[in-house]
Amino acid sequence: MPELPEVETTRRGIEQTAVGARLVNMPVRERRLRWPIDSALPDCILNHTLSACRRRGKYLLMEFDKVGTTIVHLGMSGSIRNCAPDSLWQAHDHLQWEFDNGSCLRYHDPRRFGSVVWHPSDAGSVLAHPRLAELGVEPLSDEFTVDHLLAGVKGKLQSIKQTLLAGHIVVGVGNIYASESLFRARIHPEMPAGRLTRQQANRLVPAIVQTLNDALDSGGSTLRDYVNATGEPGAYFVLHAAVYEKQNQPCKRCNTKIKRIVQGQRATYFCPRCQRMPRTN
DNA sequence: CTTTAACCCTGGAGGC
DNA sequence: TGCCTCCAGGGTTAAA
Repeated sequence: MPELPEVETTRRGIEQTAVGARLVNMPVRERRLRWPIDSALPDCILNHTLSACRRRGKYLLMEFDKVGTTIVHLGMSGSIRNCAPDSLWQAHDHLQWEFDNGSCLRYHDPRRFGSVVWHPSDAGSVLAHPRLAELGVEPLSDEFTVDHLLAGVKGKLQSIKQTLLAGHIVVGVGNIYASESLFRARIHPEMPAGRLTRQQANRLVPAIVQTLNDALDSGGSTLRDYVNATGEPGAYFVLHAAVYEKQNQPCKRCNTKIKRIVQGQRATYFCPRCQRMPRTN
């Protein structure tokens, strides 16, 4: 569910509702996430002000004045919603942050692949944290250029799809976006990344940027209040998907049947006619 | 160094 | 109805 646009929408929601407010309570009902939540975390940040909520890739960085940053990941099934502090706890609601302005953020994650990790400011820059240090550039920043992409894929034998997914060159290209972006750029997902031509890179960079921006825009219109949402989020992008989960359906460009393959235990969707394999000369 | 695959966990869908 | 298998948008880790 949470890909970069959902994470960014969540970040904006937190920014609007809780940044500038002081944390007054932080009940944790389930510590067993991807990594166990530090039982000392609430005491570290209680009575401190949430000074900023930033995003790095799919990580949310909640900065508490002076003391440090909680690094939050939503995993595969996580979400953060605004709710009344005393509202009924549903199954898989694991913790909440309660602020002195009355806002309350509740973390919900059925699969518990997400994480809430504490990084005290005396441990140095949060960007040097092992989880963040190896991440590629932000796709919606001016660091994401054709030259950066070409330098990153140089010599790589791994497929372009798995290379994008790995996040070491550019972050935020999840499994859906990888298929959608490669379709837009008309690049075969199994093509070795190192064989990407400049012409293909010239198509791929804007394809990724546009795919993410489209999702963010539709998220902005239908999920403007993602953090406040009571309904079911997450389906908005799939509605616009050209290839994702469209196997055996006609390609919208050429009517050829969309194919589903598996790469690195993840599904990939593509049009075998629009997205040709490179010549193997 | 690179790449692969097992694994963390729950829930929903579909077959029988 | 139940029971089984497979699948899921992410990321880490050990092993080859």
